[in-house]
Amino acid sequence: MSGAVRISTLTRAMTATDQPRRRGRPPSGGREAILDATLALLREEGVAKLTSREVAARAGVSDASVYYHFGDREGLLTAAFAHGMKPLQFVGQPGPGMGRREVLARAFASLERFFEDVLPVLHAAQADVRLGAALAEYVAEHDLGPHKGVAALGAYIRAEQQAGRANPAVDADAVALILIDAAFGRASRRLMLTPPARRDAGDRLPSAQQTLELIERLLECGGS
Amino acid sequence: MSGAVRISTLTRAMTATDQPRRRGRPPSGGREAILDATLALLREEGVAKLTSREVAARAGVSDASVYYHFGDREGLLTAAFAHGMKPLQFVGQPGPGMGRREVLARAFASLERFFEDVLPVLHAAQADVRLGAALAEYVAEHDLGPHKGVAALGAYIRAEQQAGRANPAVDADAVALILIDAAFGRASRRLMLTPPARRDAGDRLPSAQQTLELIERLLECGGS
DNA sequence: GTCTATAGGTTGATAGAC
DNA sequence: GTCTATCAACCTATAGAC
Repeated sequence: MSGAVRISTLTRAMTATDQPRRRGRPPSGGREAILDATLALLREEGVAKLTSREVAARAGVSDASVYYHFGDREGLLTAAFAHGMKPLQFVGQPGPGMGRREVLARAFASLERFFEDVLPVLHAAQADVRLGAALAEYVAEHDLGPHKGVAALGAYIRAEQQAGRANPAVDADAVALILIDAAFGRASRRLMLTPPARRDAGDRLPSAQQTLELIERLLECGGS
Repeated sequence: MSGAVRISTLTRAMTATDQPRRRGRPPSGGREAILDATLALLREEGVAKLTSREVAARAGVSDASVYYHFGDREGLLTAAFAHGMKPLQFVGQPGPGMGRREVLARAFASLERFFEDVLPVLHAAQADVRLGAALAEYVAEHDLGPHKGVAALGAYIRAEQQAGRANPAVDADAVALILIDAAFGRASRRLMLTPPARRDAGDRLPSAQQTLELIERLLECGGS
């Protein structure tokens, strides 16, 4: 549902860390500590417990420091959004000899993990329409929406089609979106619907493997 | 289809209000008004703005009334959860002569609408781990999770398979879950990532139609 | 940049009359 | 059941010293 994709489709393995080389004096760490504390609180306690005091205590600073750095609560939250929305990183680049099944499985795992990371931030923004609008604006502004994820995965699938390894009749982007939404759904259920201790092994949902199986079937069907 | 599959089973899939038939005198409407106001505020402003005063003002009662009925804020929220999780209603039952494509399209539309209704409530609960746990517990307790939805849609698909109209090799429940997650994803994006006014028509995601097209292809492939 | 101290406002919750 | 009045707690934000 968001995350710039740096899948660099097949070619180069990622080596550059791309630190945007800070210009001015190096930070003393207070600001970073506050942002980290904010995200930790968001993930562990929820946005309701996110007060300047709690954040400050967790970051080991005074709460006045929070206002010095971010002006007000909304400033803190929006800064935390930016800080928490790390670009989606796919675990391991698809090597030339790696099978499609494994590529898709890794992509799926990466997506699921990514969403579990980012969802608490998205949820926090939903607590206030103002914040929600700010986050949506930020996502659009920085092009962090799912478009790029769909495009990257879709490109991979299109390459498979052009290589004659996948049915060329299916809409590659649509397949990509199905995969992304499946991962998003799994992450959402995990975060929102996991009760304190209820493991009725009886009524389990289809697994990620079963979902990937379907995707695979979709691509194979009529192809080869 | 070996007995028209009653998708209406899905009707009470993810929710159930289970009004326990009030015993005493009928309520004067205050309680209901408070719950409606709570849900309206949750959807329009977010949980951050949900104070006893705001709720009371909107419901046209005093804020002491809120505490009289629900004890405390958490009581109000949990009551609102139950009140807001109306049973999923599929628009139109699948008539005997209705094509599969239309059945699935209607189911998809119903799911999307249902999620748009319920998501604000789910999001509100995520603002506080305590509330989140309470909601998850409630969902589990009343068996409102996606299991039943998957089961109902899966049953429909299995009937199609047994009637020889769908590839019997695909996992019916897994297909059902893909459909549900696609609807969930669309609803989530709509609610969370819709910026105030940004309509780059250039980078649109695949449509629901395209997704349904894939599902259809998945079922047809190798079948019939 | 970071602290202490505090002003000023809002909120959850209760008391008690009707 | 619903109201008015009120309190204690908490929170955002600022002032000013270091």
